Amino acid sequence: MLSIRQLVTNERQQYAGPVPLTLRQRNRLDAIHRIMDTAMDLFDERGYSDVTIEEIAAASGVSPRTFYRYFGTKEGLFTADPFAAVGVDRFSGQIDTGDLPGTLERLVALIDEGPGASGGGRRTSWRGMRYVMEEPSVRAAVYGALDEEAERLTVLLRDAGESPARARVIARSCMFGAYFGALEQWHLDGRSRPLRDYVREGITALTGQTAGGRAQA
Amino acid sequence: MLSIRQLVTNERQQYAGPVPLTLRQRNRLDAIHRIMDTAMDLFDERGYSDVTIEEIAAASGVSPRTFYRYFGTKEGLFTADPFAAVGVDRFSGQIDTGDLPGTLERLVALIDEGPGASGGGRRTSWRGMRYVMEEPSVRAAVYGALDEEAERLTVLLRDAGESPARARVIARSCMFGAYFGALEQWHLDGRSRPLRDYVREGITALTGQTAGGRAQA
DNA sequence: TGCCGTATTGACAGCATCTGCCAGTTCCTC
DNA sequence: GAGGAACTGGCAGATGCTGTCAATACGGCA
Repeated sequence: MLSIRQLVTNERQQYAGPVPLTLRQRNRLDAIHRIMDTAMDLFDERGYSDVTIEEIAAASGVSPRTFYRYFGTKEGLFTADPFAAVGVDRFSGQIDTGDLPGTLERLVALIDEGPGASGGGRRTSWRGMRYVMEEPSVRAAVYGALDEEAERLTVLLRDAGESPARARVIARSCMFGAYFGALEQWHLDGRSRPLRDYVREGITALTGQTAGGRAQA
Repeated sequence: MLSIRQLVTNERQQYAGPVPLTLRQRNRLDAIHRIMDTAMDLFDERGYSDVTIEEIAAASGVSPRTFYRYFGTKEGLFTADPFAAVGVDRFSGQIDTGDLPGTLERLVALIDEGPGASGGGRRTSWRGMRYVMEEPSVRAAVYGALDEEAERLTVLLRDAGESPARARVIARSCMFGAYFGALEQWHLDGRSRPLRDYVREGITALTGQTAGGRAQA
């Protein structure tokens, strides 16, 4: 069974080329989106913790067992979607150990785009941002997802020549500091200024330099 | 009812001055340490997920209800202790926005000391490190604790003159990157080299400078 | 020392989350 | 169109976690 992340990635890639989904896959993807939308409706209406999975399943027309098969946990509603599936994998060519500010900015920009969403992928995920920020359990789950991405990024940085300790610290600072920290401030400020500005400001805070620099590996 | 963190802080402060604990507080603190030790024994023996709270409680001589009163959750065994209670509160005088590398290093050094453990506080917490690193749910809980500390640190940095975005990114990078990242690499390397070396190496990775500099606010 | 008010604990009931299992159904492939 | 695989739903059950309340142990005071 394809994971939600794989399904979404395939769906997104349809913008760029023909990656056809089977009927089964399309049905499941529809159900997934329906469940997520329904859940957000219920959350907005009565609050996150006062909505049970049983209710979400009933309102979405699936059995509770299916909900768990799809999302694993209640928090999976937030980590299964593109928001957390930042797709660090595509960074390998973007790392320049000689230009850390530039590298960081490019990485975060790529993360922000999501997994291949070049053609205006829907941003349903932003709807759940409120609960990511406000519900500790959801926040913890998202941190777990960021952690996995940071682990992948660590490997890439090591392959690019960084020492293990340096790679680990840079990767975590990128994901939790530059990315999530900027995201949170952006959210707190009412999402008025562009997210990119926050990222850039945060990166310069770390490096003490102005984030210019180009260079492509 | 005093929180575990408050109790431990009081206990630690006995090294510096007379902060007597009542019999009730001592009994509870004993029970807390007994439960934690017993739990680690069981975890080492059969693995984290295969040990139920009921078993921990029975082996520790308390009721399950008491376990929950003490720790809240199973993961609370790891976040209630000094490892996570890093005590960012004492940093206010340590921040120098003109010397970020030095500030970071001092902050992490203070965190590493724990809450007032100047007189050789016990480090029972290191015993649970393995599960912090290996069990996703424990890791997520510790991240939650780090998150709270990062929030406190953000406030301090803002008070010191940093912009909201910069303060947030620096605080998160400090806690998740410089601190936890270094801790993880140190653990992965068998805890041979001093932790401080990893922290210093990671900080220079972020700032691109050698971490020297003094200055006290 | 002995008593009383309060803090703390244990026991019970109950809800929600999450998993294993298996039968029935739908869809893909040949 | 037939066989096989993928998928769903329902059931039972374990575990995590919380509210409640009576019973007990402690601390303060006479």
